[in-house]
Amino acid sequence: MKTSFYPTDISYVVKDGKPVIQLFGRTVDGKQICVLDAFEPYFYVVGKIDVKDIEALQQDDLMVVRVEKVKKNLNEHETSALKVFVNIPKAVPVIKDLVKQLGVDVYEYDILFTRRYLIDKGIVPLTLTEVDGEEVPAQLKVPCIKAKKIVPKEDKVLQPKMLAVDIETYNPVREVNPSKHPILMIGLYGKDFSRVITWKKFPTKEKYVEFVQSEADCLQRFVELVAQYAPDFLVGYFSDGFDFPFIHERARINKVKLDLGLDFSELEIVGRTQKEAKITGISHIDIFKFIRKVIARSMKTDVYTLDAVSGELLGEKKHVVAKELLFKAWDDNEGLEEYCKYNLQDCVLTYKLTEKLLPNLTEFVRIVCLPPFDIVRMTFSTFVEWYLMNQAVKRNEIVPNRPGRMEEMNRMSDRIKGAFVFEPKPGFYENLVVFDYRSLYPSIIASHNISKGTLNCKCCGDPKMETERGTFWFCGKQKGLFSIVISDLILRRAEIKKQLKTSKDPLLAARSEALKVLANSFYGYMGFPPGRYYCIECAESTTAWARHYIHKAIDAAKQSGFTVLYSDTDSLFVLLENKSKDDALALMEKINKDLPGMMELDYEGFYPAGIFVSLRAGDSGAKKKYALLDEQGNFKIRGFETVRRNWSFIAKDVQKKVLEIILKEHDAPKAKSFVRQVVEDLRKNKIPLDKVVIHTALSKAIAGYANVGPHVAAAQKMEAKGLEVGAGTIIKYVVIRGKGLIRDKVKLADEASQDEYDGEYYVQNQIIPGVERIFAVLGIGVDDLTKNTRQSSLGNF
DNA sequence: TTGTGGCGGGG
DNA sequence: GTGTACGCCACAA
Repeated sequence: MKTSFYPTDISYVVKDGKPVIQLFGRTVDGKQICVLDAFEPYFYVVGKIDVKDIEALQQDDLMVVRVEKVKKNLNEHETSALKVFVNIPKAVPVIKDLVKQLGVDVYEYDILFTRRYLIDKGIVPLTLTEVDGEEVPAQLKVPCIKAKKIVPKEDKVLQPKMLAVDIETYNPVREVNPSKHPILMIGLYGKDFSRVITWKKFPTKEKYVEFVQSEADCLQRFVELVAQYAPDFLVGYFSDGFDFPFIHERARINKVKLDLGLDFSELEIVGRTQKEAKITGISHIDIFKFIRKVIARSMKTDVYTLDAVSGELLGEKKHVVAKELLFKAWDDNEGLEEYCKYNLQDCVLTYKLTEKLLPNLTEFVRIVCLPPFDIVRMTFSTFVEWYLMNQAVKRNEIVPNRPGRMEEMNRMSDRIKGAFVFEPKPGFYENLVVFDYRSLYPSIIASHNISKGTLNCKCCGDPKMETERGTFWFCGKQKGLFSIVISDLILRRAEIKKQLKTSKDPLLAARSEALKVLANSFYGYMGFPPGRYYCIECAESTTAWARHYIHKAIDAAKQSGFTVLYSDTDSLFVLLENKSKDDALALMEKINKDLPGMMELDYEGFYPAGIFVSLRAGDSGAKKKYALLDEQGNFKIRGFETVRRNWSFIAKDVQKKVLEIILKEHDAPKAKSFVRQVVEDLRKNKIPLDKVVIHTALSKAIAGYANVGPHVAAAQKMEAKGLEVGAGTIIKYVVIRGKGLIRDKVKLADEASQDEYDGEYYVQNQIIPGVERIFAVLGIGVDDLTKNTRQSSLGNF
C-alpha cells in the first residue's frame, strides 16, 4: 500500500538489537502517522589495512557487521575506501576508535544516525514523500507503517498544524525560580482554539478560561489538550529557555507525567548552556531562536522581546498589564481575568509570528534537508556546512572531519586581511553615481573556482593571486565543491527572481532570501575555525580577488575621467561632474566586459546630492558615514549612529531637518539659522516638554549599576514612588535646571513642567552632537550655532 | 589591542 | 546522542 505524507520529525529506536528509524509526519488526508524503516549505521575507513582486521573488531555488544570496498573521493581526489557497517549507532564511536588505533584514517563517524538517514535517502522534511508498506501494530499514539520503500515524491510542502503555548508564573521577586514558584496559568492558541488553564476560580464570561483544582491538574490538563489538538508544531517564544524548562521542573515537583511524545515518551530538556526542549514526534519550535538567528538581520528593532518583534512584524502588541503585580493579583484574587487575556495574547502573537515566518522556516528546512526542530536551533555556519555535506554525499565525496581541539586553536589565531576601503574626503557633493558588484564574494568563489580541493593544483597554475599568506591559485580543469555548490545557489536564485517578477508567492520570496543568505554565508564559513571545510587560503583568496576587482573598477573609472569619491568592499561612488548618466553606464559596460564568469558590476543608483562626514572634527576618514538624497527625495543614511533610541525627539528632529535643508535646498545658512532658532527656543523653554523627554531602557536591575547615570537616577525615583522597575523598563525623564551632577537634575517626565527643563543641557548634549559633524563639513563651527552673534553669513555653495 | 565574563529572551 | 554549541557588548588588563 502506498501512502503520501509530509515528514516533520525523526527519531530512532533499537529493537531486537537493530536500529529502526521512526519518521513522524502527516498524511495528505491530514492523519498523523509514523513510518518505520530499517537503516544501518556505518562510517568510512581510508588507508592500508586488511579487511579481516576490521571485521574482527568488537567490544561488548558493539560490533562490526560487515565491510564493503567502495570508490570514493577524498578532498576531491579519487580514493578507495572501506565502508564499515556496525550493529547499532552507539557502536560507531567505539569501533571507529578501535579502527583508528590500527593506524588508518576514519571518516563520517559523527554524523547523527537520523541525519545520516535523511541524507542517504534524500528525504526532505516538510516535503511530500511516498512510502510503500503495510500498517503494523506498535506502541505509539499514531498508526505505524513499516516501510518497504520510501522516496521523495512531489515538490509540495506541508501546512503544519500549529499550537502556541505560553505560561505565567507566580513571581514575587525579580528572579525566575521554578523550584519555589508555581505556574499560575498555561495558555494555548491554535486554529479555532483558544484556552487559558488556571487553578484559581474567579467570575468570568470569557469562554477560553478553564478552571482546574491545582497546579498539578493544570499541567495534566495541558498534556491532555496537546494530545487532543495533535499539533505538528508546538510553538513558544523563548520556550527552550523558559516555558518548557519551567513546566518540566514543576511537573517533577508535582509528580505529573509529561508524556507528550507520540511514543509516550516524556518532555526532555537537554543541553547545559543552550537548553533544548524535545518531544518525540512533535516539533517544538522556539520561534524566538529562529527570529534572532535568521530574521534579525533584516529587522529594525535591536531588542527581541515578544512585544518589540510582534510590533514590527505583525503591527500588533502585547496586552498591557502590570506583569510584575501578577503575584499580588493571584494572592488577592483580583483582576486575574486581565492576566488570562495577557497570557492568551502572548500565545496569539507567538502563533501569528510563526505563521508569518513559516515560508522562511520551510525553505531553510528544504535547502538544508534537516527537520524544523534542528533548523530553528542552528547557526549559519552549520547551515552552510550541512548543505555542503548533503552535496558532498551526492557527489560521492567523503566528508572531512571536524578539527581537533588543537587544530581549532591554531585556526583561531589565523586572521585574514579584510576588504579594501577607499575613504572619502568629508564634504558636500552633487550628482553621484553608485555602482556595486552583485554578490561579490559568492560570485568570486564561483568564478575563480575557489574550493578546498582545487587549491594550488598540480595540473595548472593560472591565474595566481598573491596574498598576505602566500600565492594561491585554483584548478582550471576540475570544478571544486564550493564553487559548484555556490554557482548552483546563484543560478537557482536567479531563476526564482525571474519567477518573482510575475508572482508574489511568499514561498518563492522566502526561497530567494534563503538562497541569498546561504550563498553570502560561504565566505564567512571558509574562515570559521570549527568548520569541516575550513579553508583559510580560500577565504584569503576571496578577499584578495575582491580587492583586485574593486581596484580594477576604480582604475577604469579614473581612466574614463571620473572622480572616485568613495569605495568600500564591493561598492564604488563616483562624481558625475561634467559627465552624464549615460557616460556612467558606458563605464559600467566597459568594466563588465572584462569580468570573468558570474561576476557583474551593477548600477545601484544616481544621487543628486550627498554629504560625507568625518568621525570627529579634524579626522580624515569618513568611512561608512554618509547621507545621500535620491531623485525621489528619499534619504539613504549610513553610519549616523547619533540617531538613537535614547535621544530626545528634538535631537532627532533637528538632525533630520538639517540634512533635509542641506541636501534638498543646498542652503547652509538656512540650516544654520534653523539650528540657532531651536537653540534659542530651548534656552527660552519654548520647545514643548514632550520633545525633550529622553527615553532609555534599563538594561539591568537598578542595584546592578555601579555608577548612577541620569536614567538610573530617574529609575530610582520611579522605584521610590512604588513603581516596579527592572531590566527592560523604559525610563522617561527630563533634565531640569540646577547645580551639580546631571543625575541630581533629572525629573520623571510626567512630573516635570515646561518651564523648568534645562535648555542649555539639551543644546550641548543633544542638539549639537547630532549636527556638529554635518556643519563641520560646511565649515561651520559649534560656536556659530550656539553663540549669540546675530550676524554671520556663509555664501551659498 | 586583546581577553574574559555576562547576558540575551522569559516571569 | 554516531554531537558540539552562540555572538555581542562592557569592562579589565
